Amino acid sequence: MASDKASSNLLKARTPQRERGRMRVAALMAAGAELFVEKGFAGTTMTEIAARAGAAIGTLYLFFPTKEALAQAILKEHADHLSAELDALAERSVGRAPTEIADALFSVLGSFLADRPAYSAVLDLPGDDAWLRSVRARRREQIAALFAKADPPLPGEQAERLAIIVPQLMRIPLSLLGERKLRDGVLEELRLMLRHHLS
Amino acid sequence: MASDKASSNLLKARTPQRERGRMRVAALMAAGAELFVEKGFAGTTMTEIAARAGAAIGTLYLFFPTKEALAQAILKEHADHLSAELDALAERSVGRAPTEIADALFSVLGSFLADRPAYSAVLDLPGDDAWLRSVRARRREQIAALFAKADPPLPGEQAERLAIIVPQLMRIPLSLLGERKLRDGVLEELRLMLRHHLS
DNA sequence: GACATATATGAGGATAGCCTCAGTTAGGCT
DNA sequence: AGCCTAACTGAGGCTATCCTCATATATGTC
Repeated sequence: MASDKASSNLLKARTPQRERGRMRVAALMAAGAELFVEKGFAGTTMTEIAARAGAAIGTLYLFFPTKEALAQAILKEHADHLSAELDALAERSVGRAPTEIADALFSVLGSFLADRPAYSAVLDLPGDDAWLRSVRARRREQIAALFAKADPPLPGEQAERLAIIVPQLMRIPLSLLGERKLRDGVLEELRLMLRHHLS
Repeated sequence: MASDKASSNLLKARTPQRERGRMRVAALMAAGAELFVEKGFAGTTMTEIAARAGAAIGTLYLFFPTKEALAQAILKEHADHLSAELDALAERSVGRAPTEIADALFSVLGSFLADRPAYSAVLDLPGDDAWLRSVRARRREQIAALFAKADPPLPGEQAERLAIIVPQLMRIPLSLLGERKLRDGVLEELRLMLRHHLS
């Protein structure tokens, strides 16, 4: 084992070593996330991302070899965060009733999707990357497990269906950015729909 | 009124006059719709659209002055079609119960969205064109009116909320292209959810 | 046939965007 | 101070895409 530091250096991408680097990477990812939400992946230019982060274009490419790599890094961070929250929720909710779990899930997903709109923006990219599929699959499994371990447990097939449905439900109010009151009303209507359905 | 034919000729776009022209325009719009669904608006090139329609690039630009104009034409055709179907549904359903109306709406929207995936693909474009907003608003009003005229009528505010929710619900199963059985299950689950909610 | 108009073509101009690279600056370690 | 490496820079190469235009063919009318 001559070199013990090498590994994930495929010629160009660099992983931040010092504090300043880590801040820069964070700023670049934040700028990218904002712009992907505002103008879509294809509608956003790397130059614009660098500018919003207050960096030169070369710096952006120092840490992310590709526009796609940047999107992937953003999605990975958010997806890992959601996965952790779902794990925590799973612990909290063993043996709870399905309606209670549904409410808790509403709360977790609701604030997650509202705080991190880039998650949806990147997850919705056209094309079916293996990467995207695996992120979606993980989310599905975690949510399905939640319902399948409720008390009384939901049938496995229904749990799977709900694992697909609920995250999509939560995205509906997010499209109503300008109309706060209507957005809250829609969210409440959706919550009631699910409760009625699970009773 | 000297000229009774002029009007919408703004220097470049041409409206098909003969039968061959109409066929070409139809083929071009169909090709564009397919590709916008497969690869997104930004991911599709005008050259590719022309090629799939079996036309030269110049021919595409003969009828559509711009890529955006093509997308708008596609959306307009589909939106008009949906609007007509919703009008017909409105006539059929005066005085019906909300649950019945919901089922009928499921059926109309379900087959419309499945047959014309480009409608959603174009309607979801980022940016908020006045044009897109007006299409969305018209759909919302038509569906809200449906529920508001039910027997017993739903409160206006709830009708508006459902007008936003239901079309989004119907899009959920469409993302499950590969898994036919799951897709049907999800659709049925959604139908039941709405019925339970309206009972 | 002669004329007019709709339809068709595809090389190329103009522009924009991704990414490279040769070199510079900053920060820490001995 | 001297050195090493991370961090940084932005002009420009290369390619891809939108759209134009000068020209050619088909279709109809008299």
